[in-house]
Amino acid sequence: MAAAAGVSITTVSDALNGKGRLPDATRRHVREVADRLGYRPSAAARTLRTGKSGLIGLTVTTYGDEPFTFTEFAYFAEMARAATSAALARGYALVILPATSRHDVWSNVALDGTVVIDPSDQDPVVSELVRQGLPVVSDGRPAGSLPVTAWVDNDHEAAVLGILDHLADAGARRIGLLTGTSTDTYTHLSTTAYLRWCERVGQDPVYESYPAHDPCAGAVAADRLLARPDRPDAVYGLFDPNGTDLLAAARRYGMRVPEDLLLVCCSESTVYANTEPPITTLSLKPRRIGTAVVQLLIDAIEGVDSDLPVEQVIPTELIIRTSSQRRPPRTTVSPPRSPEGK
Amino acid sequence: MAAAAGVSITTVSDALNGKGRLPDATRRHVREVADRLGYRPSAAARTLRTGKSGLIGLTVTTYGDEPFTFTEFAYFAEMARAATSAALARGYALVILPATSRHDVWSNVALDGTVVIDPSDQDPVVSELVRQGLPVVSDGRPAGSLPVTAWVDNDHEAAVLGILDHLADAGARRIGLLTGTSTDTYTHLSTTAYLRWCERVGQDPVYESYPAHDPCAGAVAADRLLARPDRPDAVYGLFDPNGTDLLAAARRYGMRVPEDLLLVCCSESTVYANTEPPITTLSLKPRRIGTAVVQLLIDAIEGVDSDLPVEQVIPTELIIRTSSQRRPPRTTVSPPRSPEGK
DNA sequence: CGCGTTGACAGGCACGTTTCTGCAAGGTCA
DNA sequence: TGACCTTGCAGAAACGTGCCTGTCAACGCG
Repeated sequence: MAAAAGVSITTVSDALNGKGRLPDATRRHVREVADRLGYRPSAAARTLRTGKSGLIGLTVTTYGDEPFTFTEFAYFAEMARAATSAALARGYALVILPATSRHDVWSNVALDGTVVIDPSDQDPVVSELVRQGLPVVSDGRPAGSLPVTAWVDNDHEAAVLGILDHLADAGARRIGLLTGTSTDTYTHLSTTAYLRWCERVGQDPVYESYPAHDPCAGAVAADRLLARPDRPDAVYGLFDPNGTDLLAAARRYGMRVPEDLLLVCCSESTVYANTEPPITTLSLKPRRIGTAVVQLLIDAIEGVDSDLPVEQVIPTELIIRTSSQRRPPRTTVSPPRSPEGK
Repeated sequence: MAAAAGVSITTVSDALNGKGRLPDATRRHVREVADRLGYRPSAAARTLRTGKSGLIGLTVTTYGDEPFTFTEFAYFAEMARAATSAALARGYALVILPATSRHDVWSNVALDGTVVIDPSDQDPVVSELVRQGLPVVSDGRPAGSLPVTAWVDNDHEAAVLGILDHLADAGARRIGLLTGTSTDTYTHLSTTAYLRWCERVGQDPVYESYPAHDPCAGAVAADRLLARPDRPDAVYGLFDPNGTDLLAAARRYGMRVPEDLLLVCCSESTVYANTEPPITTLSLKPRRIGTAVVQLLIDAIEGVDSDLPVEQVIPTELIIRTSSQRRPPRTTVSPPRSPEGK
């Protein structure tokens, strides 16, 4: 390449990177020759020399040998989408790396930093990364004393309390919860918030748990919840498919929604705008989380003394639809789906 | 590191990579010291030396400035999940790279090969990659004469014809199509297959198109389709949300499903197992496609003279539910969701 | 005319591997 | 006892950048 342009390697490097003091004529000449030859500087060599690869790890939890769980599809897809976009805008690319990934793969890719989704307490991957001096930003408040560089999360407790109040306002007497058996922070915080709310208002807790990563178990758990002797007249489901699951269970027991059963579930899916009836959902705003996580990470990588807090709480959004309102605004003809959630 | 173990650089390399002729004692010693120091060989240096990075690009189309479109969520998520898993099993990691990505990002990451999803005709990114001598495997039959190394696709024509026959068998007299305005291969092949089928059986085509990347347009198009004077008595929707969209539209016009309207849509979502009524869906088997694409790509990277064909057609699966059967198997109490689609 | 200054490049080292070659010590065998 | 092979390792050359230093000519200036 240098030979083809009749200049030295230094001149090529300077010309392409806009450094050094070269006349514009030389710069143009070098770039022209580079274009003609289809020359691309070696990313590996650049990484070796500069110590920066422009790559960010996106660590997802695994269930079985597959990355990320089925129920988190929509959330993860949106979050990853926003994260990819945000990273790209700043010149970085994302590498998907499952948490239980083989050691050789992890050490075989040069990362500038990593985003971890819902790290478990004392996550060995995170400790290893931190020990290497890499910045780590987590989606979800890190459990225990995990030494992450920064984190972003929703205020899950406030969200659950808000939903329970909303349901109580709509006339619910006994609110049930469909929750998970796993010990991640989201499930844990949401469930304890529910239990505390029950204690405060003097209601006996009515809840069923199931392994959230099993796509079939949700329907069974929804059925169990409505089959109980102390059947609730309102239910909040923590996971994405709970809406359709609970709706189907309600139909099986002849319960009308929202007349006999008020329904809310946590979901990023737009299908709930068009179900019969439309279901009120809680959005965790994965787009904002994905963007925020990446911004914090890149700031840390580039040593920007960001004036943003290293702990960011993203507000949730309750999208109120017919299923949680005792007097639905329109019962006859509803207009085509309104443009919500972008 | 070499100094710490009291041996030469060569010995360290050989010991860690299992090469050279070293006694087991030396190997163990070197590995022990490496563990103690937390030493990790530099991925950048290895890549520079060997020319292999262990990274595979996953190119997704973009709409606006966000990677992959909303309607393809479930398909993409499943496909990416399987691809990630398959790549990892062979020691590779995936890098998400949107097609319209900035040039500097593309050239800044050392890829061993790339998976492209639905490349457009004369895709500049693909041409560039092929020119660099990188293997490129596409998900979706490449349009035009795109010089990909291999490709994997469904037989979309056969799938559409199968669905139309299925609907006709169920008693449909006039089958409508909900399709897209974009020019990608999937939309194009499916639509022409529909038109050819109509011609063959002597039915006037009844279809509506909409920009599939717009999450709101689908509901409007579904409404348009059922508002036509030549209203169809069965509809196939090409995109994931069409099922709920069409169901909602049918309710607005007082049509019962499946009595007045038979419904099928192409989707990977399990929500259609629990809608009222459950909707027949066509699965494109993204898991199998994602796995196949990665296997073919890694075979090409590693120079394996694979005896697999470089063109693979993955069969689709029609999951028949109530919405496309004139006599639904059970109309009263249905059991909790059956475990389908894994 | 000598001297400092500036522009325009070339030389060369370092990044951390992998790998080829080299080389000494020790053993085998005629 | 030398020729020859095996074992166990060390030396050194790349890989392609980025960057620091060096060189040489031109130029302004007192």
